[in-house]
Amino acid sequence: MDTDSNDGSATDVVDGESKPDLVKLAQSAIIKQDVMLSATSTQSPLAPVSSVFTMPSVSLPHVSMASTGLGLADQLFMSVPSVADTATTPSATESKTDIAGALSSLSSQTHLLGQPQVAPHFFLASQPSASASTGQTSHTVPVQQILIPVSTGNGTQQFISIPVSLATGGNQQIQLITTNNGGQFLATNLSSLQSLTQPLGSNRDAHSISQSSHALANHIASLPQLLTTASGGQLLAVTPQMLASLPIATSQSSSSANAVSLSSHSLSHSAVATAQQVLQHTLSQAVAASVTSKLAQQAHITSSTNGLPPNVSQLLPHTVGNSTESTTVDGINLDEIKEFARQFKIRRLSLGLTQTQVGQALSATEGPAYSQSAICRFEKLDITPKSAQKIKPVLERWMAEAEERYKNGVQNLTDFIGSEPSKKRKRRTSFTPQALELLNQYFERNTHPTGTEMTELSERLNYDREVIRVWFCNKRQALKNTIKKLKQDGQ
DNA sequence: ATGCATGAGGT
DNA sequence: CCTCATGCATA
Repeated sequence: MDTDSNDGSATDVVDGESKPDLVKLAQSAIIKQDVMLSATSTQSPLAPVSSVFTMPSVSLPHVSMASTGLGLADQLFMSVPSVADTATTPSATESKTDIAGALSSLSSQTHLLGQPQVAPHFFLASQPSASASTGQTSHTVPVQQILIPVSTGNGTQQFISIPVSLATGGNQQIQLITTNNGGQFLATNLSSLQSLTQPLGSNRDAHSISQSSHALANHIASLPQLLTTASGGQLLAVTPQMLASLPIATSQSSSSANAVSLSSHSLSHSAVATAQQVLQHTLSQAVAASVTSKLAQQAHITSSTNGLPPNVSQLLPHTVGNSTESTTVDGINLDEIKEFARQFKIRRLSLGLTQTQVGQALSATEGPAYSQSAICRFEKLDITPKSAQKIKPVLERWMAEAEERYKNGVQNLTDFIGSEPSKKRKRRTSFTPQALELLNQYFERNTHPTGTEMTELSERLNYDREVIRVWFCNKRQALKNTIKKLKQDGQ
């Protein structure tokens, strides 16, 4: 609170002369060295039609469009149970997304694995004309559907809709994972969407709904896993038929997750195994093909006029971006790493693990360990190609093992040994906004202050000189990242 | 997810 | 002192 320095207005902007250009700075920084990786939408330029379920423009009856303007989800991923859910799991904490409440407000607040984030946008729509959907609903119940925007970008709005009845299976654990434009993953449970149906469409009493949902439990259990490919708006559905054939239906009440993992023992483990693999290789064309039809059966696909599923090949990611001249930096294939990073995230989420958990697990096993931060940065590719390449094999190996154990029903994917506190670290300095302002101003003008200048600054701001020095170091480092991102994005 | 800190290699 | 790769702590 010793804001002794300048009083309010005094924030005197030194602008008069400082007309620093970041651009210039940026350039020099780039030339200097490597380009930082940066993951971002793997947009495929010539993506043919990239429309799975297209819907020119929506006019939802009574649903307020939770228009967030920003990124509509451009990818959709639906998975049945995530490991970390039922009682059996020791660490089923963070990933637990319980948004029943939030969703009901239609403002759809979701959690990004523990942390509040921008929500994906789900809509609830009801079509008075019941008959439409596979005839399952002969009641008077208007068919309600959950609409999930699937793409963004080129003007067209794509949706995938799932009959609510299908989606609301009591406490079935169906998880929806989507990514927004930023590439962030958002997870939510489909079951919680049920709460949405009540207030909205609802001329129906909870009874009949639950009843039908009950009847449909089986179907739910075998709901396909939908995977999206990287390219925006494309949706890939993966449903090993075997999965469907598993007697998951028998699951009593809560643990469908168990049902799956358990069945790996008693029943065809190969089935589960396969499912897993498929998951890993989201690009398996064959599967995709067989699935599309399935999808059509189970989830009614809405489309304003023309509607049908385009040809699967179009949905496949790699068929598309040929133009993607593999970006290579320092002899490192960025695209490959980029792709791996993306897949890694998906796989991690599929196992229901958080970055933290992976980090801990990693430190338990042999070989290099990486922290949550590292994993986060890797997934975001907020690191240099060099380090990415270094980390990749580690994560790759670990993930393979984790998935292996998962298949075998092992829950302890993340057992780890506590580590010693080690040396005490200096407490993180927290700069005052004023200080930051000055520092930033200075930085814009000169990223490399001389020793004297730093001393001066430190005295003026009353911070340790070392702290100031480090600040500049970090600032430079950070700047590089941003620059690289921009460079790569725009590429 | 990020900001500041640390430590290893380099000049 | 710098850059880099990372991690701890935190917003």
